[in-house]
Amino acid sequence: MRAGLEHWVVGRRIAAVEVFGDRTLRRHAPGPADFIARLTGRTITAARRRGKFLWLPLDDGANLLAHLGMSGQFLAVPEGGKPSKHTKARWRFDDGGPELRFCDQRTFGGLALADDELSADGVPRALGHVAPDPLEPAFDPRRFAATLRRRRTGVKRALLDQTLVSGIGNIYADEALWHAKLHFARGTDGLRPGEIGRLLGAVDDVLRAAIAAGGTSFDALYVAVNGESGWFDRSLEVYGQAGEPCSRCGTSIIRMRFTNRSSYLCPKCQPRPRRGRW
DNA sequence: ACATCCACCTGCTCGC
DNA sequence: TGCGAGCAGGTGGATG
Repeated sequence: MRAGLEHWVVGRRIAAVEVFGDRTLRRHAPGPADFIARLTGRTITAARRRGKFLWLPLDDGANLLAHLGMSGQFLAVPEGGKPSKHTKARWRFDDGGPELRFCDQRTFGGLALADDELSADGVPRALGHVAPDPLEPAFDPRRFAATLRRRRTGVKRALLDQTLVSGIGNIYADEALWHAKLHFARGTDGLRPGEIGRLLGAVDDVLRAAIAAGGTSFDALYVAVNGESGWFDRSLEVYGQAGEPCSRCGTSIIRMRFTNRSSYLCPKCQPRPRRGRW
């Protein structure tokens, strides 16, 4: 999504902004009128992200922050069409080219405008609580390993905790744990250095492969800025694969309940710990 | 400070 | 066909 935004909107000057509904800007305290006024006339200078948060730096130093939540998407479409039911915001540009839309069915996504200075590692201060993701230079594997072993929780919870490491959600956590042959309930404090190394290697591989594939598109909600699907779903080893044979050992993949959601794993490759932490 | 739970939403699919 | 239950790729504020 970040790469798509870079391609479609960087370098363009915003001519008009519209906001639909009142949930999308719930994190923008000054409200929609302020949001619109401060974006109009600005040029987008870059497209950045940390984990699952995106931001578009503007030519006046402010940053348009975005999170897609569960069902948010940015789409570039020919200018002037009627916004669809779930369109929450739209930006038109003074070059008359494609407009940008933010669409969001479940409304867990959101937009905000931050005009304060970036923190030392180049991230808007509003995202200060979000840890570096494994693909950025600021990510420190040794520091992550040390923090992990100080925690008293299960390894999957830790992977999903964006204050520990960002960018990993339910799918990529399950995929990385399968690649590293770890059960999700393994306690973080009992992980051996080699296992943490394996896990980090797996996380890195999974994230890079998923990005290279354009993401994981189960349906039309999960598409790139140009509307195209990613194809990482064809590389999924466990997520959504209950009943399918494990590609390593042939054992049937199972689905388990895990904190009101699902975890998929191979019961043989990822043996349950004697004293697990969920 | 840390760990965990739950609310926040819409829409689709499934079983009865 | 209707209806309720369950489920969906996340986050952050409240509560232990």
